Amino acid sequence: MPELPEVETVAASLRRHIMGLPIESVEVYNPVVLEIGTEMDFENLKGEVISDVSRRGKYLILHLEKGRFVVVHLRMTGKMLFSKKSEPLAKHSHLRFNFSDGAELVFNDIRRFGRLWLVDDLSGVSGLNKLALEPVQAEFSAEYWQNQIARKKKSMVKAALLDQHIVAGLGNIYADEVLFAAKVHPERMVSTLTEVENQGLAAAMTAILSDAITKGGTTFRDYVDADNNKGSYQNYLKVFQKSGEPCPNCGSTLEKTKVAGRSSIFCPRCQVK
DNA sequence: AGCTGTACCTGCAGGC
DNA sequence: TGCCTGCAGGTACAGC
Repeated sequence: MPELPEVETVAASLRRHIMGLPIESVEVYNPVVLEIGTEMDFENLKGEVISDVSRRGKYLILHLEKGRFVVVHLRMTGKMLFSKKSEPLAKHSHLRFNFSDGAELVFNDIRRFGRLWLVDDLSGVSGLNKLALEPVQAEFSAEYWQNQIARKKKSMVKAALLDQHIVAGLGNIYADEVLFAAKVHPERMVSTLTEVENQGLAAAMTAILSDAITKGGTTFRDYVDADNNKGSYQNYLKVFQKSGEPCPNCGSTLEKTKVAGRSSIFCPRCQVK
């Protein structure tokens, strides 16, 4: 499940491979993944050059030399797979960029939740245009987090962490890890959080996302980077998907609950309700 | 306006 | 064995 560290890792691997490469052709196999831009608009990218690759929140941004952007959101099972030569098309491949040196970049997504946009301006990408700051940005702070949650008085803290308009980049895996690190129960109402707890949460968001980036993200089931490499942060997870196992801090049995429609794993003793 | 619940989609685990 | 059900989760949106 690609969250900020996974998308950052994909962006880094793509940056190594596709920058400066002219697009020879684009093949669209499943137009349903195109959110903005028609099949023909994407096919007409022939001759364009990808001049940079960046990331904002969980959105991957391919910069075209002439000023347009191809934006990709991998959602749950999306992959961007690079290969130096043309490969037989894998199942669930929805779009392919062929480059003039014979390399290819395939958008593959088992569950077809992932989306692509071809836009002149990033403000045209729904979701991307309303993102909050990311915990890995220099401007992010405990004060920023506190101001953001002041607008979400009736929310549980887990829901706030997952809301990309409050703080950008966290998904279910890292939200659970952040709550455990900050010793805060996922069902706490944000209005009851103390200043110390908010500082702990903000610090944990920055530390955990940064650490996960250096470890190439988390591969729980499907995630791989553009070189088909798995991440390694799954070896460092403390609570995600570990319901019934002992808490790494105190040994109590980790429990599972549902918050904002998402499973949440927590330690009933360490995480204050 | 701000919240909750659901749709989207496929693969897989667990029950019988 | 094989079918059926439920669950996994990021985002948008319907409905309260």
